[in-house]
Amino acid sequence: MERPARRRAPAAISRPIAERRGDADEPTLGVLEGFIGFHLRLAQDASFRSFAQRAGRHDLRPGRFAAMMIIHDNPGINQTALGRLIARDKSTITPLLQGLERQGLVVRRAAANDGRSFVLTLTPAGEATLRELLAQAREHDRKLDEIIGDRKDEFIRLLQRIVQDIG
Amino acid sequence: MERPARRRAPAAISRPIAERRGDADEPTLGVLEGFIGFHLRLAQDASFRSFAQRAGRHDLRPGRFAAMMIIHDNPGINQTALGRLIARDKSTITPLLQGLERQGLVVRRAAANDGRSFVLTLTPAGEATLRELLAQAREHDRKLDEIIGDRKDEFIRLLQRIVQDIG
DNA sequence: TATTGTTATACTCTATAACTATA
DNA sequence: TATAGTTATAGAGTATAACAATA
Repeated sequence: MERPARRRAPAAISRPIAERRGDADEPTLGVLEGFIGFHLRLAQDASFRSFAQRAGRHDLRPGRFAAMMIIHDNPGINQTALGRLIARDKSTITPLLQGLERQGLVVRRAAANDGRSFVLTLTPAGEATLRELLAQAREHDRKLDEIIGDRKDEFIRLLQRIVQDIG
Repeated sequence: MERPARRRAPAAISRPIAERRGDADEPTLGVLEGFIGFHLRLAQDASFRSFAQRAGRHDLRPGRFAAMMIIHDNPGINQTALGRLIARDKSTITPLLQGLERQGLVVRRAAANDGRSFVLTLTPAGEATLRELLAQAREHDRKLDEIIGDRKDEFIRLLQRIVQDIG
């Protein structure tokens, strides 16, 4: 018996899965399966969605939360430095802070020593909101901790190394 | 001598770094430092940027590349199944494929057995382009491999577990 | 009734460039 | 000249909902 003729895929990439498993089978990720970058993307996407869902009720998005957290930890920080910490351009920071200020969570005061920059602090309402958000974020990250298990430190170190070395 | 009075941060979160290290110091990530989700976000962002920069010359974006890769590995797949594999809604797939089709990289034929769906395949030009893109992607991922080292399999397994379990 | 794909629409996130004010 | 911040603008990427065609 002769197998039906099929188009051959270029050997340089990989043979189509259909040749090996039959057309009706589950689709496959193929080569992508071995790509760190691909899995990194999917994992971040899944984590983000889970976080956003939990946070939806509190108008919490990762960017807002991270900004508030950093202002809390670095009272008096300016916008450019904040942007550097979360790897975003200053033009991205402006509307983010405008939103937080409009909601009364953040105050921007003119810096005493530099007429160009603003000094950022959380208002008492901002601190209170941050406490709630942090509780949510901790729940989220506790779930990630459970998934990662006892290799958390190493896992984070690898992620940091990606940030530093991928440039 | 009396230390200057400072606003106390709520004990429930953490003390401002400025209290511990002085206002002039480098800003800190504080609590975020221990959050897997935060580092996941930064790492994916850095990886994405590096990939996009390398790819810019070839009009390669992660989404386009992943779609072509999957069509290559699963010739005859339809749009909905493709969307499932990369975790995107079908309405997101439509314009993506229209772009690839307009460039002559992908063909959509009516499915023989189902009048609703399209059968996706790469054109010869698409296969050729994919080969180039794959070379780029491999370089990118080789860099990630170097960074991650001999724990690659475990690292990918953890990322996959996040996707599966975070829900 | 359920599913495939398209369209209309809208929203979030982001950056570049040009600008003002200050250093 | 360089830096902090704003604004105008534009572009990727994404989803929801309503729809037509088909199963």
